[in-house]
Formats: sequence, C-alpha cells, structure tokens
Amino acid sequence: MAIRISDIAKHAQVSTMSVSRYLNTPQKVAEKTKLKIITAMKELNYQPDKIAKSIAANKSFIIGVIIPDIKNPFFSSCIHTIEGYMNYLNFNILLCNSEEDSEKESKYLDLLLTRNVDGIIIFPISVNSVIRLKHTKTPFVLVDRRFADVETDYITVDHCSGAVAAMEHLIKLGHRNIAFINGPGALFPYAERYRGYCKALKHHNIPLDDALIRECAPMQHAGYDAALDLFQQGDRPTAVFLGNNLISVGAIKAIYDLNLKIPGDISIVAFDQLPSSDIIRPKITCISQPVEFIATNAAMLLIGKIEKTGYKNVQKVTLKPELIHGQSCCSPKNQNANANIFI
Amino acid sequence: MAIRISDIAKHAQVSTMSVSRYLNTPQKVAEKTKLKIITAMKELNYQPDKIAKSIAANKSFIIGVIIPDIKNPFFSSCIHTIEGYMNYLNFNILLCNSEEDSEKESKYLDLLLTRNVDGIIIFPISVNSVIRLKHTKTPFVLVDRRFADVETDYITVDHCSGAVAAMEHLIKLGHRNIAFINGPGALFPYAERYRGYCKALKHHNIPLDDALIRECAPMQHAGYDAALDLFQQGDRPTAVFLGNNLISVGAIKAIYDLNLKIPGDISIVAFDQLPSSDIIRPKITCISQPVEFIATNAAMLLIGKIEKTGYKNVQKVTLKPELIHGQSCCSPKNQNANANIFI
DNA sequence: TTGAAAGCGCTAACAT
DNA sequence: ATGTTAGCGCTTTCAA
Repeated sequence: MAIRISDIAKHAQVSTMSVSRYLNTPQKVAEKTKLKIITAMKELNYQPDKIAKSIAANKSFIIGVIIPDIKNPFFSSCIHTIEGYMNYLNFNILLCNSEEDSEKESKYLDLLLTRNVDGIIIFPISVNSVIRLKHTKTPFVLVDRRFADVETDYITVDHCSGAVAAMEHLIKLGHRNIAFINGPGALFPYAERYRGYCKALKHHNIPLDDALIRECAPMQHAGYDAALDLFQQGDRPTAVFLGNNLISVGAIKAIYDLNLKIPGDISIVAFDQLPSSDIIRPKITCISQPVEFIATNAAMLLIGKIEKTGYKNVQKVTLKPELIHGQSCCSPKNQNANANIFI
Repeated sequence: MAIRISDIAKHAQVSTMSVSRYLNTPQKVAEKTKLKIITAMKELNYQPDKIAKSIAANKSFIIGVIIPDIKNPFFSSCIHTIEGYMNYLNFNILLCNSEEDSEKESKYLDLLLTRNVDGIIIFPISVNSVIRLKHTKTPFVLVDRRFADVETDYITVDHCSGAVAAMEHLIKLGHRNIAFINGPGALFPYAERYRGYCKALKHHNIPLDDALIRECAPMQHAGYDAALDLFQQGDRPTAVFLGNNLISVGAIKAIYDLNLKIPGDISIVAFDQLPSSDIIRPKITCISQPVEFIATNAAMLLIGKIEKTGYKNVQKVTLKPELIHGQSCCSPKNQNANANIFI
C-alpha cells in the first residue's frame, strides 16, 4: 500500500489529525508542526487518497455529466466548456454517454448516485430519470431539455422559436412546400422544433402535410436515408428544414448524391451549426445555439447549488437561438431559373 | 445518510458479511439467506456505495482518460469508442482534457493517481508524465503517441509513413513546391509527420525549404492564420500538406478567403478526415487513421492489463494510416489551366 | 455457510 | 494548537 497520513504523522512525530488539518486547513496548524509535516511528506513522497477522503468527508469532487452523443460537436463543445470550468474549480468529470437511450441513461444515473457524485449535469432523455433525480439529494441541472410537468433547474434554448425563425425565413422567400427532417419526436428538442415547424406553417395558413415530414435518429446516416427517401418522391419540396447538425450533413450528402443543387433545386435551413461550417459551400443558413453560454451557465448553476452559494430558487433559463444567414436559400422562383442554368 | 448493508443485515436478521457476500459472491450464500437479503433490500431500497467499496476493495472501476482536445472529432471519436467498451464492462470514465498543455496533463495525472483509478488511457504530451506513470503501479496505455526512450505499452499510427504517403501523392502529380502547415513539432504525431515530410522530399531530391513550413497550434484559427501568412507570400507553393483536421479546416477557409481554388490554384492533402468530410467540396484527399481500431485496442489492452488477463509482455501496436483519394489534388500544370478557366 | 473483528485512509466532533 | 476517539460503508481475515 501507499503512504498514509498516519505514516506521515509517525515520521513527523505528530498526530494524524495534524496532518489531516495541514492538508485541509493549513492555517490552523502551527508553523513548526507544518514544517515537520512538509518534510515528512517530501521524504515519504506522500500522495493523498481522494477516495478515502470522499468517504470520510462525504464529498467526492466528482461531477457526473450525462450527454446524448459525444461525437456530436454540439455536445462535445458543451462538455469541453463544462470541463474547463470544473477543472478550474478542481472538480472532475465522470463522462456518461447516454446515446439518447433511456436505458443507458438510467443505468448511468444509478451509477452516479451510488458513486456519490457531488452533482449531475444531464441532457435528459426521459422524464423518469429526472423524477428519480428529484427524489435524491444530489444537486442537478438539466441542459438542452426540460419537462413541463417536473419542476427543476434547467437551461435550454427555445427550440420552438428557433424552428419558427427557420421556417419564417423560408416562407418569406416564397416557399410553401417545405419538408422537415427531424430527430426523434420523443425527445424534447425535436418535439419543440416540430412544434415550431407547425406553428410557422399555421401562422401562414400553409397546410401541414405529413408526407413532407420525416423523423429519424439524430445521426448522419439516418439523415441521409431520410433525405434520400424524401427527395425521390414525385413532387419534390422546394425547401427543407433539417432538425440537427448531423442530420443536416447526411441530408446534404443525399442531396448531392441525387445531383440536386443547393439552393438551385432545394433551399435548406439547418438547426445547429454544421461541423466545418466555415468551409462548406454553399454556406448553410442555420439556427445557431449559444453553446458556450449554455454550458458555462449549466456549470455555474450546478456549482452554485453544490456550494449552496447560488440562488435559492429554482432557476429556469431559456435562451433564444439565432438565425445565421448563409447561401443555402433562395426563392422557389429563382430556383427553377438557377436549376436551368446549371443543367 | 443512505441505507447501508448493516441496515439490510439487521432487517434481514443476518450478518453484514452475508449481505456483502451476497453482493459479491452470491453463489456462496445459501438460498434461504439470499431470499431474506433480497427482500430486505427491496423493502429498504438499498443502493450500494461504490466509494466505500472502492476504498475497502482497493478498486474503483474508474478509468482515467487523458485526451488533448475533446472538440477535435478524432479524439472525441476515440473517447466515444472507449466509453462504449468500458461501459460494457462497467468501468466508468473520468474525463481529462489536457488541451496539449503538459502542465494540465501533469495536474490531471496527480488527480487520477490520488483517486486510485484502475487504469489510465493517455494521449500523452510530455515524456515526464509517462515516466511518472511508469513509477506507479497503475496500469496504463499510451495512445496516438509514444516515446522511443521509455518502454511502455502503446498503440499508435505510423504518422511518418502517413506523411510520406501524402507527400508521395503530391510529388507523383508533379509538385515540387509543397508547403506544410504542421502542428507543434514538440508533440510526437507532428514530429513524426514532419519527419515523413522531410523523408519524402529527400527521397525525391527535393530540397527542404523552411520558408514553406509553418508550425501552429492544432486548431482551426491557427491553421487559418498560418495559411493566410503562407499563401500571401510572393512565390506561392503549388500544393500544401496539412498537419491535422482542424488545421485543415482553417487553412481551407484561408484559401477560400484568398480567392484561390482547390485544386485549381493549390492542391491539398490533409492528415485526418475532416469533420463533415462527406459534404465538403471538393472532397479533400486525406490520410485517414483507423480511429475505431485504435480506440478499441487501447481499451482492450488496458483492460487486459487491469484484469491481468492480457499478454504479459509490453504491447506495442503501430497501425498504418491510409490515403483516401479526393478531388483536392491535380498536377501543377493542370492547375494553371484550370485556374484560367475559372478566372 | 455464516459471523465477529479488524481495517481500508481519511475526517468530524470532541477533548485538552 | 494539538490529540483522541469514533466512524464513513464496505471487505478481508479468520474462526466457528
């Protein structure tokens, strides 16, 4: 076994408590004692055991972060920001990739709770997880998603108004035949984006046409398949709203594979910035979420709850996403013209 | 406090040891006792405390993973694969983002060691970290990087031969004026890629020209700045080899901003697949690393060492990366022709 | 098959 | 300012 504080204590001829005190509240230890301890530590090359400390102090300095897909740049950016913040405060991150799978989420939740993590940041999949969390004393914050019927702290984006903005943009250009490839409607963000899609259509008296809507896993290959299916229909829509970044990449690939032009044959607006967005031509018009802001706030909120220095009340933060103009949209009339030019 | 095994024991009228045994080696507990324990656990809703178990059993079921940049899709893919593998075996991942900063790496290493993690997967920055690790009893595996003078298990890609392949491709097309925007030469992968760059030039008797080489942080903005600087020189190279995926995105953006065409004005080969590579036009010719394979093997190797079921000997794995042909290269003669067409 | 006692490395609470 | 004692929740060891 490794060196323990009792070894240091013996070596320095003080009590273990003095050593422990030196480690935690050095100002409460006399200089003379301190010196003896420091020397002993150096001589024995002491390394504290955080696990033992966790159990004794009932604090682990570990934060659990449950995210749906670490390969998705939106989430990996979030975790990057959270990591930076937490590292600064000497908290560590236990990484939990739920893959949008509520069973895996549930399993990870068990795990985090039995590990006595100090807090949990969760991009939740199922309400049940959140309800379970509410029954524990572990502080937690929901990110990106929330549930109307459960009162919790959360920080999300207004996915619905983002979708409305996307649709308004297309409708103003003259599109009425607008397809939508969305992520799983069972998940909050996609349900909200769907709501926004419908809302915008309704506002402009455009009938909702189920044939124009596809729902698929929020992954590139799924977006590809959905787009392929959608655009091979006889009556091709003039525009499409894409439900997330990875779906967008897949759908755009499908559009290219079908030899269609953007925006020549089809206008697109994506939810989320695309990976490598700076070098994708045409530049894709998108709804951009304030990633840094979301993640930083989530981290701050959680720490506030852990340290009990934050607001006492439940904090609910909803941010507005932003439409970023690219060159992936034009009016349906120009489309035909353009298309002819390119043929 | 939560329910402990002693509570279960009392409730079930058995000893704590029986409960502990049931939890760990149920086959050593009589059916009758087992039943009593199960009932008590259900009634009291028992949740084991993994931390207490860690300290008593001296095993944490936590793996530390130290990676340089979680926002880089190469690394986030690695961690995704590692997570999947470890999750399956009920190991958890403590996420450490070193940001290619050896101090942060060192700090994280301290932390992992004091937390008694069961093993460490590290994409190392400094030799010192590795030497320190060797002095501990914690099993570890190096990934992506290795150090010639320290004997350890590792799994890497032959960055040098990858660079040679990239250069050979350009040279065969007729390029002799090939620039190189590399990551920090102090890091193993970039040092090796540089070695490959030089080796290929030498092999074809092309003199090494420092004016064609830039070294920058392995980030998009740095690649952008380097490329802007490089291509604004009077005597523009006909081709450029880009040291990693993020540098590539930055450099390509710079090329576009300078109104240059790929491959019309400049041919490029990138190390690593680019994010969204499927929809980037022209398709970028690149050196692709077998990410899944690297990460899976790293995880397997580590688990083998932890469980002591793996090979006793030090395992050294070096994989060959692969050239993937795109449309980002052409011969320098055609370049001028093409350039004219586009002008 | 079961249990009692001791201990993992540390800290909280209470002395002195 | 320092030390003593007890205990965090679990497992290991040894005995029954």
